[in-house]
Amino acid sequence: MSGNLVIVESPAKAKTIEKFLGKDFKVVSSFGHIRDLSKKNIGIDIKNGFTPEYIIPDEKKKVVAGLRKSSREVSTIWLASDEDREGEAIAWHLMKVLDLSDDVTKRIVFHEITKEAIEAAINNPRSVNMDLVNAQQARRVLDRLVGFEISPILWKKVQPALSAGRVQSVAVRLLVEREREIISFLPVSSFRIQGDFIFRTSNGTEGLLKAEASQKFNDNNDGEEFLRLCSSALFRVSDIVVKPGSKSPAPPFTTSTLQQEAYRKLGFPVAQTMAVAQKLYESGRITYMRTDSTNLSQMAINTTAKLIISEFGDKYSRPRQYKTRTKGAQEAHEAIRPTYIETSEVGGAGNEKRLYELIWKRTIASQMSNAEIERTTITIGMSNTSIPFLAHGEVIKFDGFLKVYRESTDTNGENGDSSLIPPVTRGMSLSYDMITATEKYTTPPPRYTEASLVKRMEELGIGRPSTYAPVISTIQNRGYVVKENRTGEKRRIRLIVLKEGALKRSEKNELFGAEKSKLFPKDIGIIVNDFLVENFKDIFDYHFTANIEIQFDEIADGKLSWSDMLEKFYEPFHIRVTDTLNKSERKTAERKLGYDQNTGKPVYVKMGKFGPVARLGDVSEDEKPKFASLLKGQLIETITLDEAIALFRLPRTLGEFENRELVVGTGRFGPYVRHDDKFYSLKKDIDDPYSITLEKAIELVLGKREEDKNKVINTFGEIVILKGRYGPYISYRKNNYKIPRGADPLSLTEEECMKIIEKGNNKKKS
DNA sequence: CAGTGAGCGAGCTTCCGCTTGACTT
Repeated sequence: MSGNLVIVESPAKAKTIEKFLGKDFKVVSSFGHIRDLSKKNIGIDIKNGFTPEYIIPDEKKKVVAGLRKSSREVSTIWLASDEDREGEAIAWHLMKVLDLSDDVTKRIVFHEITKEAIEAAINNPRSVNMDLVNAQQARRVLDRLVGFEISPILWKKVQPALSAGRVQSVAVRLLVEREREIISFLPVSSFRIQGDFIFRTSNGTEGLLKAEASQKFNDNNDGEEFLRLCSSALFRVSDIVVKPGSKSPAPPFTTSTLQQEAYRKLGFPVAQTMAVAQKLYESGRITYMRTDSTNLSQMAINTTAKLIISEFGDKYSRPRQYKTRTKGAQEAHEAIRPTYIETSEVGGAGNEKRLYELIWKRTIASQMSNAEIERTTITIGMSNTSIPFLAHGEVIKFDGFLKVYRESTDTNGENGDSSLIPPVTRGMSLSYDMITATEKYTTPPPRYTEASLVKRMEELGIGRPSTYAPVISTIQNRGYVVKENRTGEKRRIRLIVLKEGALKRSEKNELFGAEKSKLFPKDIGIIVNDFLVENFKDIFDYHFTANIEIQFDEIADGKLSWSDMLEKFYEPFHIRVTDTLNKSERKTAERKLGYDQNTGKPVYVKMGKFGPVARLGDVSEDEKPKFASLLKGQLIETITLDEAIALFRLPRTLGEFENRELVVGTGRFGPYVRHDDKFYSLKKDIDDPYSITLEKAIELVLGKREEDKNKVINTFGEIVILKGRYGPYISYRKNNYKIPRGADPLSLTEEECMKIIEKGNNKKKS
């Protein structure tokens, strides 16, 4: 028998590699891992040295059957899974499952998909590294032990179907702790002094120089006093300092930095970034999108340099290789870059074009020269105080990489990038046009976005490129956190303006605390987090992963036995598990807020069976206590007595309309008006259920009726054909049915509708 | 879809990492 079979992890990779290798090589893919721990009995024989019980998941059976068949047809099998812990384990599982002997099996690795790299790999085969495989098994088993022993505690002590894990629980913890920092943050205000100064050059041209006092003032009296000094001071340019500086480009994209920039520049949620990148990868446009490496292949560096020189000139080219600094990086792949750097644009959907352009620019910029800049600081001295005004300016002397790409930051800086330096000279005297003291409040630390959370996780070494997006989804799906917008609140800020020698005080409104697409912890996330940190402090510590990674590395180096390592971890861990199960009470986070003045009854909030609720009255009394769900955005931790009491004012009857009651309440989908058994949602941010009037409610009912009229395309008794968000559909006895493509909703007959309905019902059953 | 909060109990839920479809909306 002759012939060669190469097995890689990804089918797109298989296709590319097949082109580089000759006819004697068939290249196939394992689609990632082919085996996993059984879900029965935790999938580990704990008493027998943590022996894993591996099974082939149903969705992988077809893949494995195909691989088995192919492997029987050749004489040599090349295991070309990635060069990292997981890849080594995949290679080992393949040997086991396909029953491959050592003498027909060769393990090869390459970090880049180039002909040279692959040929070099083929010429340097090795055997499977069992130490590395064992490090992976330790990782896998530990994650299973943590996840499958702790999650059931949550089902018992908190709520069913919850989950805990080494990675997801720390992600939630980051959000909960940040939220608490924000809750306890006390804004402090100070007065910032900004001045507009007029200068006149020797040839008579006038201009404006904006500057800020080098000191802030704690209260308005101090600020006012300073402005009085300003009103009688002589101003003079006392110093001009010019400092050269340079800016270097950011390294090429990794998964994490791509997610961050795609969020900041294109507004993509991390899952969308990965879906679009996957498309680009599959169509051969970019290299692999799940990577922690900033490395570029030599070929990519060379062709990029060529392109930069021909496009922008020699001065702009500066080839460089970036070191990956990320904790725990395994660098099995290249950085994310265009496959063909010469291609600056691709076809396809708009999002693909935009993401590709981002990747292209970032890659090009990473190989370009630094930008040379000049930072100028102008000091304006005052004759009657030592506190100067300062003006900063930045001039780009050579744009370098900035010609194509500028990295965004999470904070929308208000200090504009570059400002022209006015032509002032040292010693020049100035007069003020206007000087303003403005009250500024300090701001709490920012809430996380999906992308900034990924960044933080990467810094802590928690999670891998392939799991960032899924973890972000999991913590939202479990209800631990929610991504949403918040309208801010208004506050008054004070101003003092000096103009033409006169001081004028005033106030104005400022919006603060508005959030867009930020992650907020929900009550259940807070409760679970507190429970986990209380009972498993060391495991959900931010540094737990980093610490065990050191041990995994020792296993990989053959210095530590993986079962010994697990033994050491498991013994105290399991004792904690049983203790926690035996000891702790159910966790409901109940808080007594005080008493309702009208009824004299106590008011509580807690996590109920169906979510956070407020309770009025004690359970033991003759009367049943009243319950009311908390509103969106309210937390058990922060709700006040007054807010909780307000919840019991709903539902309330507004009056009658068309001889039926109009009731306003709040339900699962927010505030609503009920009339004649029909529900009408209150308009967001316009009406609120506590203050809405009968007139406004009637308006809402009539408005909705009008809207619904426009939605109806046709009706046959109970069958109604409607216009919906996803196109026309049939509504029949409270069920909706999709109209098949091609059918004209206007000309559908009653029989045709019935057919669609029956078909839909059959589908549901099966 | 707009409610629910008595209590019991069977049977289910769950992890992290590696990879893509096959689904429906």
